[in-house]
Amino acid sequence: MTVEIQPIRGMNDVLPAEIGAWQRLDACVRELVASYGYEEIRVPIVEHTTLFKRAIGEYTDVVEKEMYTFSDQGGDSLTLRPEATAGIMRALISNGMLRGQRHKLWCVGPMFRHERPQKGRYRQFNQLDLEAVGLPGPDVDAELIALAARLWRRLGIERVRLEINSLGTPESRRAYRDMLVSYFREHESALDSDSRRRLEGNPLRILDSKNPQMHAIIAGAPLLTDHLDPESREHFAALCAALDSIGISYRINPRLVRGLDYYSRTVFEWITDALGSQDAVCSGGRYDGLIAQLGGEPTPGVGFAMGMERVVELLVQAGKAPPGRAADVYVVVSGARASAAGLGLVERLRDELPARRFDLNLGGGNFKAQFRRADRSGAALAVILGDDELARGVAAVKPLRNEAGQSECPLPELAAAIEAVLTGAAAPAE
RNA sequence: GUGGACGUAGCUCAGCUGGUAGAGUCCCGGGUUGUGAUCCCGGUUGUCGCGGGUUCGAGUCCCGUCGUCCACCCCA
Repeated sequence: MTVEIQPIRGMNDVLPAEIGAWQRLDACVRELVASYGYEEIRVPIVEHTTLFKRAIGEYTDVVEKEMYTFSDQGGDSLTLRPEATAGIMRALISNGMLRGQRHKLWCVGPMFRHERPQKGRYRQFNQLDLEAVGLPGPDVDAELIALAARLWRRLGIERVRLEINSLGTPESRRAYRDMLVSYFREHESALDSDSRRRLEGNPLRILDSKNPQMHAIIAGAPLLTDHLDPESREHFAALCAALDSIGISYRINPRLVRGLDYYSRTVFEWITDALGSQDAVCSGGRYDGLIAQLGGEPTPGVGFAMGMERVVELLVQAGKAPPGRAADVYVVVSGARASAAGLGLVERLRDELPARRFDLNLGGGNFKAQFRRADRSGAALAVILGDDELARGVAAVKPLRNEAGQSECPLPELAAAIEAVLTGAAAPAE
């Protein structure tokens, strides 16, 4: 045997045993986004590296150390997308879709970040992305949050809560940033090494340090919410009022900042206590300057990204992950003639009962083995076709999940008999 | 990138202070010449993650390496 090929670290297979939760989430999402008037868009997984550098920010962790970047045969620097917003905005620009138009878009697919894998964090992971472009808000901000809230409700996920904040405009944020830097400089001796490093690059990130020794200093720092420009303050107040009016509870977290540079004004995050340290399930915000920054017609935008693996994990934990649907009928065949006739019989049954699932015994096996497989398949019913039955033009029908006895049925009436037993079995007991 | 725990049969795991591997499950056959889940009997399955080292002898000790999980970090 040759040496076994390893899977790539942090890139997982979704096996049939787990697929039920994914399919449920997928179906739920498609129905939901349609009911809010969002349209699907599909964009490439690979883009020019400069797109992400310009959109996300050169000095963010994602760009600095997490991107899968490579040169193609022509020498261009390409990158596997670490997030979806940049590519979608690029698509709007490339296809001339701006010029004052509005777009409500959704997109789902794999993202790639080279991080050390742990629970809820993988190198290839799937995100659901929603983007509303051309709408300045705050009404659309509120609706987007309501959409996410409705998804949790429909999926039966309860262990999530909402935090919101406003980052203001780039100008007000810059002014606040200067205040923050001078505050932390006064207390520089008390800062840990991480925070000192951030003081240069991204001082806002000091605010969500998890180091308990930093809490006192952070608590004394000026608050972003106290230094917003008047328009942003008004925008944020209107968002809060809209959420109040539709009964969505939230917590204002003045220290909620984002790791991607393009955000402005509204930011929000749905967090959970059920996933260990990867607690963000869905997060997003407004990016009014991004499109102009990428060379497009200046257009406001707001959106969020949801980590599908994390949602699936919450579904599983909540016991809302349905098992894969089992077969309805397992067909047992025995003897040379009956085995040969089995395929044709089951093909006919599939014509007559297209909604039912038939599992024909393949690969032979004696009766004992075939019934064992029938049992393990989860089928409600076994249909038995032996040479003896075939000669008499009948098949035996045996319920596998109750004590009702086995009966025989002429082949032309078999489909009707199967349907009758299955619907009878599905009906609640009187 | 840093730290901790762990890698033994397809799967879940046992294997005490070193003496050349074991259970359950799964799968297959039989008990039941054509009837599953239960029960009984039998059978197949291992480069003990990989590479070095110590030793008469290593699954067990040491070093390295790869992987998994968790935390830091980061984020969805």
